[in-house]
Amino acid sequence: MQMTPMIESFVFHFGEMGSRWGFNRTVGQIYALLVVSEEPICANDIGELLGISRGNVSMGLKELGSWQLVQVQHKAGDRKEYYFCRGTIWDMANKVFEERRKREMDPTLSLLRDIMMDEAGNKHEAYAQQRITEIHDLLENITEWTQSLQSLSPEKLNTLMKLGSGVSKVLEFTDKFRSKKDA
Amino acid sequence: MQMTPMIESFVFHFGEMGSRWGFNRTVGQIYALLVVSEEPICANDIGELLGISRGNVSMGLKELGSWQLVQVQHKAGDRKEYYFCRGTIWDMANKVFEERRKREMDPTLSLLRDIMMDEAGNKHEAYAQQRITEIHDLLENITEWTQSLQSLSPEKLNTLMKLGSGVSKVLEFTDKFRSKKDA
DNA sequence: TTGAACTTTCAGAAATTATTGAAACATATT
DNA sequence: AATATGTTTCAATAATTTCTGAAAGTTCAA
Repeated sequence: MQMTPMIESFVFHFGEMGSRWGFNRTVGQIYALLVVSEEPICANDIGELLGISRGNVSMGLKELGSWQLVQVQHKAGDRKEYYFCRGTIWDMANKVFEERRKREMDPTLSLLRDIMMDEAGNKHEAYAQQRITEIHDLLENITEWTQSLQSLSPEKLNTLMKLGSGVSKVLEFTDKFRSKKDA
Repeated sequence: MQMTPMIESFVFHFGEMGSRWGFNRTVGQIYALLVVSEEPICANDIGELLGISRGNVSMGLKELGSWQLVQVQHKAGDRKEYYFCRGTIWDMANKVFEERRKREMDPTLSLLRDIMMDEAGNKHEAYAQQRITEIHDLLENITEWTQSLQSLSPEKLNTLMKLGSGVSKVLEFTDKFRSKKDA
């Protein structure tokens, strides 16, 4: 593995985007590096290629490991651990979604639920509670929906995505079908 | 508007989550405050209620304004500007998605496209380019899809979300319908 | 059991990001 | 034109996050 300008720009960009996507720069860089590398790479080489400290590499790999995005391999007669990124691109996307849900949705949903259980003390609180309930319901819907989408096969998801806003037509059709059956 | 414990916990939580959702603490707090307030609030009061500086309030409101999430109102015989949060909860969710797309997807897609245009210099680069193309295609699909979903009416979106993974059944059905028509 | 080869941890340093508050700016009123 | 009432900007400061590197930990072969 050598850092050509092409690979560098990809890796560094992924590092920069990392913070927007919910992981730090180092994690982003390491992940990007492993994605484009055909060969597993050892922690030392990762640090060298990226110009970061050994400790930082270790922490980054630990995090990626906890997300099950990298795997370790051993080579005969070598005690080093060689890292590579496992799984398809869908796996990665799924992990990113899942992690974000954990950090962005779950704590909020939990708090909103608590607030909804409270007794409103006055008019203002009653209004606030109503708006909070709206937010809660929306977030819960989105969460459940994305979760159910994640359980679909990549093929199904692809079909669905290709459909785009055409899904609207399918829905109308379903509506008609349903009301006919009910009648 | 008074800060009861209920409202405080909501507002402060929204502030904490802000950084995860792509805005800073102050922006999150101001937005949360305005969401649960029936009455428009002036900048001074916002600063006082949240315990933050006047300058910080101004910057937060500016950002929320640029996202078209808050609006200004004037009261007769009063030169202060009163802020309130306009739009439904869907509008907010849409804005959040849009902003995130701009910051998280667009720059990456643009870089990936550039890389895809490059000529691979060797075997490694060819492999890297292939993986990068996979990522690009996935991100582009997701981006286009979420965009088309955003153009649907809240009602349609709700139907779709209620369907959950049941959408899978509808797809199968549509497939059959299509192949019959083609035959 | 020792030591070589490697990994992990974590306190302090560096870098980044958010916040304050005083000065500049804007606008309506007298 | 002077003043009163508001808003915005931005340099300095504070808070937070990330990174380093030396020390501690782990594992294995001899």
